[in-house]
Amino acid sequence: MYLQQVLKRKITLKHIARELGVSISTVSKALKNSNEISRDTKEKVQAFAKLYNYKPNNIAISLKNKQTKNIGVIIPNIVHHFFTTVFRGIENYAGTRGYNVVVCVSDESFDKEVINMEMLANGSVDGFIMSLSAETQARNDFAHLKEVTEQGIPLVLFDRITDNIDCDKVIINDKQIAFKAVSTLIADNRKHVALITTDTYFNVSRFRGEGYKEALQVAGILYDENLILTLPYDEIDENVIRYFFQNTKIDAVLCVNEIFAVLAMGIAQELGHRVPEDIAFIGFTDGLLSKYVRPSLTTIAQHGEKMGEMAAQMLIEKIENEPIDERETYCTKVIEATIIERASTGN
Amino acid sequence: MYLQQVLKRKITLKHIARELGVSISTVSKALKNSNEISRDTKEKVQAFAKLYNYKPNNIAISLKNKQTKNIGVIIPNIVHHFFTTVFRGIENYAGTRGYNVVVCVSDESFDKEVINMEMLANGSVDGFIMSLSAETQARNDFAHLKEVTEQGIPLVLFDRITDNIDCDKVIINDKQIAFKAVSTLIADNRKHVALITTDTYFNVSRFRGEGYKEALQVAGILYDENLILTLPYDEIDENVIRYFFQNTKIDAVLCVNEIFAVLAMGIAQELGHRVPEDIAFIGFTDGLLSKYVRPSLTTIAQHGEKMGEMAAQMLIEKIENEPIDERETYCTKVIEATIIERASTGN
DNA sequence: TAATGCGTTCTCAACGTTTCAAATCACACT
DNA sequence: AGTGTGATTTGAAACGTTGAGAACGCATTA
Repeated sequence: MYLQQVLKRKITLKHIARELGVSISTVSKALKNSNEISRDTKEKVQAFAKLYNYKPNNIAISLKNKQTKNIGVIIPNIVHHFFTTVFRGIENYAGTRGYNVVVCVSDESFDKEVINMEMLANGSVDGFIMSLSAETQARNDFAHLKEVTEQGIPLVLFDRITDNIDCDKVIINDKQIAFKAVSTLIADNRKHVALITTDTYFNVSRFRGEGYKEALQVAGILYDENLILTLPYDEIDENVIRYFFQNTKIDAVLCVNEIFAVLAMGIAQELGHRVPEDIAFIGFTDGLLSKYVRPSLTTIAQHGEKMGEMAAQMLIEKIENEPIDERETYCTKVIEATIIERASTGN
Repeated sequence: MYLQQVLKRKITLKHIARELGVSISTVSKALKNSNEISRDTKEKVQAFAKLYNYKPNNIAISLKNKQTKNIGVIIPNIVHHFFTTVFRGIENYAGTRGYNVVVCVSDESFDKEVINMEMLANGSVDGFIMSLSAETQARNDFAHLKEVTEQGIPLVLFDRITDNIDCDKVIINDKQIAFKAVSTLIADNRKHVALITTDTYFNVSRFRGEGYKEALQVAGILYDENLILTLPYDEIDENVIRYFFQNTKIDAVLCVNEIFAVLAMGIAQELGHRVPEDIAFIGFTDGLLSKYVRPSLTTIAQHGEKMGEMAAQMLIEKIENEPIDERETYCTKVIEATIIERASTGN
């Protein structure tokens, strides 16, 4: 038998109204259970709507209400454990508040960030959550953010933030936790604590570096530039790391991310150092790597999911509680990072 | 000086029209450079629009055109390397075609999958790309997918697919590549190749298992149930793995994901086995783990990014080339997985 | 009888855009 | 002056929804 494929095209208020011989607004109100409408009519309309599986058109509602129930998220990279967990937090919280999440990836590029932002700023989303691309931070150009906030569109920055824009922010206590990590290493009787970091235009790297220095200072250990290794963000040359370990006396390392940590730990082991007996390692980001590498890596958990939730909550707050029109007030929330002790430290 | 914060509220065609004393449609046409409009007027309008940074309202355009330029992506989990790479492929390709991506995470839950889908199906997106949640696969209930396709909304399934729904699909050649991997192991003179897998309601696991079996068969090796270890998808008990290695003669292992592989490899090493001399390991998913673990893990790259691109391309194709109204035709694309040889195999 | 009130329904405008069809205008040609 | 032509501009409807206000029928009240 030849089965005609029936396309159940979306049904609208108008269809229902026509079919039932009532006006559109009657249908609209009946479906909202308005008590302007008689019981009879309501039942009739609701039954019909259910039968034909009526669902209101979100776009039309958005146009009418001037709000989309969409949140725009712009992050530098999605294939990255930290961002991914933050995203999960955002998506999760947003869902409970009835918001959808539109994600754009800037790919660490300034231009893409700007394009994505403009694309979404024209009515597609009610607000933004973002973390700055590397290039944006290097350039120090935030005109696109300024433009958005000036239009009254709420913005929440997280992790990679800037002081140049007035908006809500969520960060972790990078400096403090680095301080704590290094202090712990020193307390374990490590004398030569190295730092493996990235170029400092990431302000997070800078803060972590400050924590590192301060811990040395407090412990009365002289800061030694030779104990600092700065690596590019991508394209890492293992030989640089090898050279570093071969020519420097090191008994502990703090790394600003888990890749650096795992890589460095592997190389140190190859060179015959025992972990943690000879060298201890602490990384940032509690991802799969830290957990499954052998020995497992002591790491600083940034609680990305919590960060994402926090950011989403702050954003929705701003979206829904319209401008109290006085001078807008912004705040910066600090998520407390924690150290997860595993096998790469201790003594 | 007290600086009044000026909210540059979005400007519309109506504002421009009123300001310039022309009609709305004139403004609309002038901005589109229509040649119905005089050069004078066009210049005037365009200059004004530029000055006040006019940007058309996407929502209004969506309502008018009945298309949102949004793609809905529903995946089981975002904190997962494979899905993350697929997403990157989607986002990337979609961007080049002027589409935005709305992501929902089903969290392996059937209900969430349904809710997300319904939420987006009411006009928020022009089509869906999705990978089924574990629960959906276990239940074998696809009513929500059916409903969407019956409404004429294009759908592309990837990786975790089902035969019960007619739509475009993108998968990898799971069976073949597993066959190839195991054959390679056998060619390296491995006699006792184990398989570490998940419950088979993931059809991908099933296919991989079939490839495994077939390779044994072709090599004339008897299938031995004792060489199969089935682990739950989460909450893995390391002792189960330890027991497995202690009580079974094994000289090679194929794992259906990289976590299983890394975990198993670590435990095997602890038990005194050398990798790859005594036992070789091959995993699925070319993520950070495989790359950075020591010894680095030979793995099957699923080319998620390519898969995502493919899926996005197929979807946009369907979205833009309206129903040719004959019987709709669907296809299934197969992305070729490849084996990335690293240090955990060889002889 | 006329006024008031209530319950119910309808009309209309609005959100911001596009586009078809119609109107207006300037100008040239009979 | 009348007609035709082409260039330019405008009006109105439409997309699907909401909500304020008008209108209707009917019953109660003054």
